[in-house]
Formats: sequence, C-alpha cells, structure tokens
Amino acid sequence: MHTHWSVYIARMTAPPRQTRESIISAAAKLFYDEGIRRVSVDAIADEAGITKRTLYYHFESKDDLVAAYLEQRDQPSFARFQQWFAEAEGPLPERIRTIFVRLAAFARHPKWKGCGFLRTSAELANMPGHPAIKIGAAHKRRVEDWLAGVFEAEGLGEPRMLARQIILLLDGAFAVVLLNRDPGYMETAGDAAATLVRAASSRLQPSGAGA
Amino acid sequence: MHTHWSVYIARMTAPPRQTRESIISAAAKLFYDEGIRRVSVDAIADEAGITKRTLYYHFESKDDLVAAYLEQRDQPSFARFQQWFAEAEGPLPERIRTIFVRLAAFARHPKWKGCGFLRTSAELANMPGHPAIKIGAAHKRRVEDWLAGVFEAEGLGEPRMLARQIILLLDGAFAVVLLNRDPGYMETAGDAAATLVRAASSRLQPSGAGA
DNA sequence: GTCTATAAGCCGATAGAC
DNA sequence: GTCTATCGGCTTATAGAC
Repeated sequence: MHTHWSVYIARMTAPPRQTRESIISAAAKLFYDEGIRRVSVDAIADEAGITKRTLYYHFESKDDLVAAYLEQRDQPSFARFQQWFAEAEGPLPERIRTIFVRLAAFARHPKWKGCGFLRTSAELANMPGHPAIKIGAAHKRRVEDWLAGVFEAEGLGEPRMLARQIILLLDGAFAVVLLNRDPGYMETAGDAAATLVRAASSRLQPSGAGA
Repeated sequence: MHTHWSVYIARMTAPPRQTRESIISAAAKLFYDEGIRRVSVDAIADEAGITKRTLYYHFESKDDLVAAYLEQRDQPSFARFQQWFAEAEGPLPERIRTIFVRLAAFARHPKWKGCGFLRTSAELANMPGHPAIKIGAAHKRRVEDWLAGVFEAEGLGEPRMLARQIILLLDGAFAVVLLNRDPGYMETAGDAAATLVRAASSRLQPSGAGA
C-alpha cells in the first residue's frame, strides 16, 4: 500500500509522458515567439525546468522537437477554424468571411507572430524534406479538404478548386499581415474569399447574369 | 598619364564600391538559399572571396547586410512583375492571371525557394522593427500601389481594395507553394485573381445582373 | 529518468599590422 | 582597405554518475 502510494505520487509529480509534453510546450512557446534557429536546446530545457540531458532522453534531436512542435499545433489550430465557421451565421459567403474576421482579431493580439506552419517552412526552406515541413503541408491539406467538403455539401461546382483559392487567401493573409503588421488585410482577404464563393455559387445558379 | 592608368586599373580590379557589391551578391545568394540565421558572416566573406575583417569595413553588422540583401532585391523583383504584365495580352483579368502563370514557371526552377521578402519577415518575426522587414513591407507596398494605379486607369471601382486582394493571392501563392512544393497552386491563385478582377469590372458595368 | 560536466566547434564582432 | 589572429560566448550533442 505504502509502496503503491509512493509510486503513484512519483507518477503525479514527474511521469515521463508529462515531462515530454512539458518539453514540447516549452519548445512551442519559444519556437513560435523567436523562431526555430534562434532558439537553443539549452533555452528550451531551461523553459521546461529540466536539464538538457533529460531533453535528449526524450527527443533524438532538435529537429525531432521542431516536428513535435508542429504536430502539437495541428489539431487545435484546425479545430479553431472549424469552430469559427460553425459559430458563423448567414449565407455561405458570409460564413467563410467570418473565419477571416475572427482571424483578424487573433492577429491583433500583441503576441501574434503569424502562422507557425508557414514560418517554419520559410525558415527551413533549404531543407524541403524536413519532417516539420511535411507536417505543415499535411495540416494545410487537412484544412483544404475540410473546406472542399463544405463546398461540396453546399452543391458548389469545383469545390476543390474553390477550397484551394480560399487557402491561398488565408495563407496570403498570414504572410502579408506578418510583414506589414496591419490586420486589416485579413478582413480584405475575407472580402475576397466571400466574392470568390459568390462567384462559384452564381456559376451554379442560372438565375444570375448572362450565362 | 601612367599614374592615371594605374589608378584606373586599380579601380577596375578592386574599387571599394565593387567590393561592397560583391559582398551583397554573396550575402544575397547565401541568405536566399539557406536562410538568414543559417548563414554565418564567415561564409559570406568566403563566398565573396574576401576576409571577414574587410566585410566589417564595408558593413556595420550582419543585420546591416540583411537589409542590403533585400534592398538589392527590390528593384529587379518589381520590374519583373511590371514586365510580365506588360508582355501579357488579352483583357485585364487575363493579363493579371498571366503574372501568376509566369511566376509558376519561376517556381518550377529547382533553386526557387519562395519570396525572399516574406521568408525574411517570417524568420525575423521576433524583431518587428528590423530594417529588413521595413524594406520588405515597402517593396510589397510598391507592387500594391502599381496594381492600384493599373486598376484605376482601367476605371475600376475601389482599385486600392482590388490591388490588396491581388497582393494577398500573390503572397499566398508564395507561401503555399513554398510549403507544399506544388507550383500548380500559383495558377490556381491566378484563376482566383482573374475572377476578382472580373467581379470588380462587372460591378462597374450595369449591363450585368440585378444591380 | 534525471543529473553534472564537457566535448568540439561555430558565432558575430574586434585588435592591430600593413 | 585588406589582411592575420583572436576574443568571449554560444551551439548541438554526448559521457558517465546516480
């Protein structure tokens, strides 16, 4: 019994899984705030409150940690887009536009520094096969697939093409706002996205113009 | 006379201005190929065929060199967009689309690694006031102003807004293609740009739908 | 699984000769 | 203006004790 308790307490204070995740959280914070190559493994270990040797027990290399950083970012980021869309009201173009408006509010936070996936691919552009870049590409593809499904369910023609156009505006907004620090561009991107959705809709509805 | 010649020859072989520019060229090549923080000042000096001490005679710091790298990139990059547009044929939406098609051909070159301005802003996202980022923002603004002028000359309504939407698609294409290495996205961006230009045109011509 | 200590080398920037 | 030589510090990663 006593033995059971001490083991249980030991697991509560510093079980391996929790240590690993605290390292990823520390890495995520620093990588996003300062950039991959700017952040040293020492700094990550310090932020996590462990030593470098412990970090290298849980991760093979710094590259491994970069991949884990983006893997952790994938699901929450994707879920946020879905939630923003689900909470939006009005016709489809307006609901798509809402995603960009919500993103603009995010970008106005002082700690916002762009899209972690895009920034990582920019910083590691000389390593096209890096695991982290593959994770980033898969993340964007996931969002694109989800949008394509939404458009297809609405009966729009060429839903895949439209989804790609929206992704281009979304990532363009990330890049442009990071460069000039004017979140207003995100709302402009939302307007463009709504226009494209309307154009795709009207192509399906012969009640419109000449066609 | 003899003196004049030797001075002239000395200027031809290693005048200060030429040394400075060879350093910038070396920095530009390495920064674009491998990223800012990945490239050491030693490597730039080696590439330029001079010593590090000479480099620091011509430039105050590495940051100074990063700014010079993007300053050198501004004019040729802008002129290329203008030339692509000037060489394009057909109605306005098609001519705008051509810019993206030409860019896609660029992106298919094996040494292509995205937009130097955007990649620099991504890598230096923790230093928002960095001179290089201001140069990048000014460059994009220049392209936007040029596009706005083109749209205004064509008599389109809200030319500034449309120019921003095109810039968003352009930079989105840079970011997306860098991430997933599929230049086909650039042509998709061109299609979206043409659609937006057409939408802006039809808003001016009451010969269209209900409005 | 976590620690202390250290390897082996690269970093940006500078001193001082010529 | 360009050189050789070097400073002090930081880098990723590892050795070996506990």
